[in-house]
Amino acid sequence: MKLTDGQVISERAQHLLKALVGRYIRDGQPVSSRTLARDAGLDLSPATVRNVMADLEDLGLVTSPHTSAGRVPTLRGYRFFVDSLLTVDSLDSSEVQRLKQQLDPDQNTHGLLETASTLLSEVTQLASVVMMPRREYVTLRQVEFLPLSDNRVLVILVINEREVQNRIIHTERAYSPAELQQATNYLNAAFAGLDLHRVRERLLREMNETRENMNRMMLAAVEMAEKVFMSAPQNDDYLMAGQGKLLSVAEQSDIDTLCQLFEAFNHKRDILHLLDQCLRAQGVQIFIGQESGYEVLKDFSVITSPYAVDGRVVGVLGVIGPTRMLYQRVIPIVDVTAKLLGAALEQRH
Amino acid sequence: MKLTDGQVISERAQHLLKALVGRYIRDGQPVSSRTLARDAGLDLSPATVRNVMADLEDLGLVTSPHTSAGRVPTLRGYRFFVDSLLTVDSLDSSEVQRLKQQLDPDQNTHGLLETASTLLSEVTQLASVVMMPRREYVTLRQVEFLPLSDNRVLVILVINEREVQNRIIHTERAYSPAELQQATNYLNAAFAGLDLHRVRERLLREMNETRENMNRMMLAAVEMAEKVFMSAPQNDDYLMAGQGKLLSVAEQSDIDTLCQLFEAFNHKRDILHLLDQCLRAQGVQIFIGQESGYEVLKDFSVITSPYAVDGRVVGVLGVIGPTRMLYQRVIPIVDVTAKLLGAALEQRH
DNA sequence: TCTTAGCACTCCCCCGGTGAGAGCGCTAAG
DNA sequence: CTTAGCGCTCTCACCGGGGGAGTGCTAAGA
Repeated sequence: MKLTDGQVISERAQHLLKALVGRYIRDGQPVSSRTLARDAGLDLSPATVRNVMADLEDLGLVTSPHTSAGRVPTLRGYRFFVDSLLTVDSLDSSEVQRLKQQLDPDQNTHGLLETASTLLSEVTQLASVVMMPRREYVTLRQVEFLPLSDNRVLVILVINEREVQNRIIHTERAYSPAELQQATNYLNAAFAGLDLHRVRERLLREMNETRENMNRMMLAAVEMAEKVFMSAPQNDDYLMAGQGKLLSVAEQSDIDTLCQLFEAFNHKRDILHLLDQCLRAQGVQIFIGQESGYEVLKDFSVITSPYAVDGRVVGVLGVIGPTRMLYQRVIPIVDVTAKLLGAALEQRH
Repeated sequence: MKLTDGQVISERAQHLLKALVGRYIRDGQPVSSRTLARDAGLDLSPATVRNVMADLEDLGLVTSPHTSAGRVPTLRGYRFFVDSLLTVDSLDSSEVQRLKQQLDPDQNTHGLLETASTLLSEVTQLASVVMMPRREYVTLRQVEFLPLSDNRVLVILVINEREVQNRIIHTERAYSPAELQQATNYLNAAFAGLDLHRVRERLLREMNETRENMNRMMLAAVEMAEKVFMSAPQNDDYLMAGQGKLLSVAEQSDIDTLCQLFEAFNHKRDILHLLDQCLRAQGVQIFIGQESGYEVLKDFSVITSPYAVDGRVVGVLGVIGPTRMLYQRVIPIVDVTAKLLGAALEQRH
């Protein structure tokens, strides 16, 4: 077995490293050679273990906080652990069933994502994030206009077969219900089934030709639809759950670290950026400590997985927890949840 | 000036208590007689202040953590402070304007509540809660059915003039678009403008008479509408923002207290119960420490205000923060935000 | 009678020292 | 190559003392 830089690492050393990481994840304290010797089940003396540890330390896989303390995995140690040593427990099928059951596809998207998020944080006992799904191809299914007072119109759009969105637009003059009905009929007849881009194009063209007043409003409606679905706000958002879980594992000292992290959760920007990157990757991604590149996540690990509908990745979900988390358990949970969420979204086509 | 139990408290003692609470809120440390003498601007010697403090301690308004420490307000001290001593700064009108501007009434309810929540936590630098508004009188404005695959129908309801809700219902058999259109037309013609209860009654009656199959579905739709708007889920929920703010003020030791609080935020039950109580009260309510009756809120204060639409209270919002919060600032903010939120919701009639 | 200076007392907190214990590295023998 | 033994280092918990902040009390002054 080789490390990334070509260094070799013996079978036994790997076994010990695995035991060490496991143990450290369990109790969060430096692991002594004695406990490790007992733990590993290799029938070695502490002295031998110490020798191996010295080697691992040279390779940069473990360190000791001070001369007479046990060893602690380094970032690199964790990395090697998850890359080469980890044996992920595949999830109990009853557990999968339970998750699947909870992710009832017959609720609106927001609710579905919310349950996914709470489930994820409940099951992993970590903080969870679920990105809103992007909707790259938006086809209009139905439009509805409802007049309100003061030149305002409530626009209801049904898109992508079952997503409903509504917003209020201001118009230059008051439209009568009959006019609105006419616009509705026209739009539904002419454009249902088309994607929004095309709808817009055609509307613009027609407006230039006929200069019809009414079309202004329809255009406004379509523009609004575009704004809602295509541009920034679309997957510029995510849900979170179980932030409090991070508190319970936090050591005394790093409350200010945690405080910064919570701020980051509020501002959303950094977190979103990270999630965005994961959109491009496929399968579970693991960021350990500063690997994510964000200062606030220095002492945390992030495990993400994209979720897909009809084979197309539409979003990302994941968990955030301390570096010493139960990777072998969390990884399959994130993986399965992503798949189940994708499936639930898919079922609704 | 009398206390609740009839004890009198001199003008000077009040002034000193006010100064003490103010000072303690500022720096969170026991206030010594010397600093208080300087702070109060009464030109008294520390010794005199000490005498007064002894009296206040007898009255249970202050304590000292140990013999040679300064004084700290007790729960009762805080209570007296907010009841009788507090002079609330009325909010700067430009600040009010800024809040008003942010609470754009032309977004959906959820978005409006969300901005209210973030605003509240931003401005107060505390955690904020905003309860979902209850909708006691639900009038149907428009119904729309859209067929999906597998005997499922997407139901869109416009109620109360501008609230849009959608859900999927399962039907016993597949309905054709024409049938659904017919149902839509019928429902809209017959029931638009009626409240849901009446709609339901009439539908039931008709169904008994005609045994018409179609009505089954309509009834299901109305039932779903009732479920969405009338029963448990309706104001069984709230939004939060700025939980992280609580971290920054937390002293080292009480992270587990905070942890429990975060758990409570997740479970929602206790918090909701508290908010529910505030629905019945009118105007700003203040719970100091254990006054709220919830163990998890022992070390926190809660300031709430109901918000009303057309003179009818529909929800509650508020903030949660450390007992030593800037009451004179937070109280008017909560008050104004509640009024502005109510106004914003009102504008949309 | 109220205020205040003075004084003794209490308690916290910081500091340095100390001793026990954990755990390592090294060495030398098996 | 493994391991027992040994010395070494570092942490941590404990202890005792000194400084300091701030109080309560008392007695004198306004």
